[in-house]
Amino acid sequence: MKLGVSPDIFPPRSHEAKRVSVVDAAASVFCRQGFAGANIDLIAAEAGVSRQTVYNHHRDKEKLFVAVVRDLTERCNAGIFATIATFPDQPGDIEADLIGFAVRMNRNCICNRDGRFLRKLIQAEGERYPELFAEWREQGPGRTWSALAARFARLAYAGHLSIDDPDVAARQFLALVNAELQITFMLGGVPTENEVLQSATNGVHTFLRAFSKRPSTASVKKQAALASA
Amino acid sequence: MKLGVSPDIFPPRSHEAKRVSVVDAAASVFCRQGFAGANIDLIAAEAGVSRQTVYNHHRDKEKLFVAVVRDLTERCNAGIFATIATFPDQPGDIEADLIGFAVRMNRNCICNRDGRFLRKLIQAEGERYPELFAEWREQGPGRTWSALAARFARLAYAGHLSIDDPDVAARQFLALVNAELQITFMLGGVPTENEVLQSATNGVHTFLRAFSKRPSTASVKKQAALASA
DNA sequence: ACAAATTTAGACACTCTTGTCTAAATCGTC
DNA sequence: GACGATTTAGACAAGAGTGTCTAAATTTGT
Repeated sequence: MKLGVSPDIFPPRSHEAKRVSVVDAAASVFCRQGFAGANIDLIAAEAGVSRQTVYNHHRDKEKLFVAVVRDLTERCNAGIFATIATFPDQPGDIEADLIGFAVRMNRNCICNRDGRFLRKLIQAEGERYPELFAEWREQGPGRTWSALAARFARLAYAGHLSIDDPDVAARQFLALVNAELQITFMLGGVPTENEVLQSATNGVHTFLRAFSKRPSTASVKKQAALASA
Repeated sequence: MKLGVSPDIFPPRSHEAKRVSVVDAAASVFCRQGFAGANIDLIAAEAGVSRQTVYNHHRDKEKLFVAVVRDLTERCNAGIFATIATFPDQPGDIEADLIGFAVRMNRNCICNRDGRFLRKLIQAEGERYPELFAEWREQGPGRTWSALAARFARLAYAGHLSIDDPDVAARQFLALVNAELQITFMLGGVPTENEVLQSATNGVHTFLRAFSKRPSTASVKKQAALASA
């Protein structure tokens, strides 16, 4: 067999494409079997390369693992910030808009392949690579919460919500819209589209019961403070 | 101390005591290293018994693992239901009482040794033992949520809260009071007493903003509509 | 088409782990 | 103190996995 006449196999892939194949396959195997249980032969087989190629690209199992986590972290963060960019700054129907945002967040960042894999690796191996996951913590949740808090602060400032502490509100928003998916996430499952929508709907409903603009001593004081500033 | 002639070592332990030692040590090692990475020699050493004793009590590694999970599940469930029994049915200061309940729940069931270990094992190995963890899901979260929902329903019926769906409210209560501890839990850490209190305080505060008895849902919706207009 | 770089299959040494086995030591109980 | 049950240390076989090495095949760039 000289040319791409390979009967029913995939056509040959470039150097870089193989690197990606290996990291992707490794992510899958590390997630299913854990670091200790992951088998380099299996990773190579799932990536469709020889074992030596795995060792050529990544010196050893540990460096491969680190590459996998960095890769997943980067892609997940990109997805999260792309989704935060769709936050409804000037909502028409604030309830519907926040539900839509929550569903996007779930679908594109938390329930997708990268999100599930990264979460699993953090849970399973987080304690063994403190510096690696500390880095993730700063770049990921840390910045996510800040960015989200800023958006909620803007909504509050524009008079759509009544929020004392935007950072707390941002974390509670995420907790509420995921409240009904926790167990599924814990067991590594993928919630259905309907479950995601249901949880987001219930969560946003409660969030707005707590934070929609309404007369209260706190908000009155805040407005007075803003007015006098 | 009648029999304790052992010079500076712990006194000899009974057959049953060794069984417990082994299961406890196994829980710790399985959590730190994962199932595949766990080493029977290490478990035996941490339990202070010989390796053969481990094999005498539990036929093999897999049966030992199952014994560990069943043990943790049982103890955790006992703790959870004992704590739910302290739910404030006739609250004096409902905010303070719910915060107290949330802190007890966290300290006695979620952050303690058994809770952390069980959570970790579920996350890491849940997919590999579907029937084992399906059992946990029914006996644990399933019954926890029902029991908690019943308590919230009673509070609502007694006029202390305004709740549409007690099941949803129960899940959201747990999500809110844990909102600020998620990342610590994910990385396997133990939040400080202060962090637990802070998260519970913020969570209960928001929960009560959403669910405390107030004029009527209709007027709130009206205000929300006005605010978004 | 040719040269350099990459990939492949396979063999290999080495380490680690599981689970078994044995004989001696220790324990619980009478 | 003596007996049966349990525990212990250690050796052991069998298997699996990592990481290296080599020579041949393939791909890529020019």
